[in-house]
Amino acid sequence: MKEKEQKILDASLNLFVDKGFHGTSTAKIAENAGVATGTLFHYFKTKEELINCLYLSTKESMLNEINDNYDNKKDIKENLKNLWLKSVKFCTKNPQKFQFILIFQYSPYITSLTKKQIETQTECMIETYIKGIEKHEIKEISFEFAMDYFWGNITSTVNYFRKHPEELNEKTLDQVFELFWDGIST
Amino acid sequence: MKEKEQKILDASLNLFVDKGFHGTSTAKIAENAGVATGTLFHYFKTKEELINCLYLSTKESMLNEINDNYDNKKDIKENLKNLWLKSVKFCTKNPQKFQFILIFQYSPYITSLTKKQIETQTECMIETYIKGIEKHEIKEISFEFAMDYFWGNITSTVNYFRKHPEELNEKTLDQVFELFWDGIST
DNA sequence: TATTTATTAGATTGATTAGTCAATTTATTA
DNA sequence: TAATAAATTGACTAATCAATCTAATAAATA
Repeated sequence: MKEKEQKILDASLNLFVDKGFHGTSTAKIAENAGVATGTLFHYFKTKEELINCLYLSTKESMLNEINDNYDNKKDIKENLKNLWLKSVKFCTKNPQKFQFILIFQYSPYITSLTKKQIETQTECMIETYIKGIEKHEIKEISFEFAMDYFWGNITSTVNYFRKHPEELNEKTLDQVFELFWDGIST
Repeated sequence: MKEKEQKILDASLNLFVDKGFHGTSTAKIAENAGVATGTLFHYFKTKEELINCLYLSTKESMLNEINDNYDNKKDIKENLKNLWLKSVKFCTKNPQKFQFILIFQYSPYITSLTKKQIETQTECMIETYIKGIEKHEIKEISFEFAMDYFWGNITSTVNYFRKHPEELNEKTLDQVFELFWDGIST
């Protein structure tokens, strides 16, 4: 009955975002999931393993959405804009998942998962980056920095829209993307 | 003997960054500070108060350094570059403080301190922003978004240099600032 | 000097925690 | 159907936690 595993993950996401990792007891997670504590530890050996599993599944759901509808025949700016828009939209539509990724990323006590695994990149992004460099349309920066710049921009953009939801419309999104593009383009 | 208070704050900073808020017990803080637990609770009524005090003192030390040597007679780009450089340098020179500000900012269980208080801005930044808008040198965006864009850029820049310390030199800093400037300037 | 006040100590407390375990139910297979 | 395996339960435990309390000491004041 894998549905219980999913219910545990769902309950965890909401509790971790509201109360933090250590502020959320395994007993509370089990209660919210409608499950006994023993069941929780049947599916996840430790609390830490649960947190890591939740991170991986959350990241996966985000990447799946971002990779969707990618068309490598379009030009570089359009491809990048689509990746950027899909990222912003995923994060604003899934505030809990977005917040969880943030707190996980900066959380000091999740050491078991290698930091490498945390880096979020997709084939589409690598392809767009390489083409952008080849055609001299984006600045000559390393892929690693381009990624940090991209996610840093997504984070601050989404954080801004979270504080000012009335600004979230196509026109503002276009403006903010132009700001990002003006930075990274040659 | 206010030195004990400072020792408690110092020990807290290191432990919180290494082990997280809940991963760090008050007993451990007292031990690392060379102080009894009773002393800790003499200076800080609760653990939460200690965390908030540490955040305020950490933020203050950062803002002091950023505001230093500000010269409003220089032109906008130069002023902004100085603010940007001083921010990046403070964060790379004080990785513990930088990391603490990050984990505090995204921490869900610190609710007592209003979110407004968290926003980091200085007189210099407001002045530079206003002049930039007036002279049409920076794009017509709100101050709030400009701030989010600024700190998002600092964060991704410092995170990048943390992973690639060999890249931390004046030339790269100039390049990365140009990327930031190209985004925000008209 | 005598008295009060601030500081420091650490053992103690009651609550909470992650994780266990033996017992029971449900699903699978032979 | 019978036997085995997997899933589920929740009471339980040993450890750990933030915070308290009493007592002792140092500093300030009169």
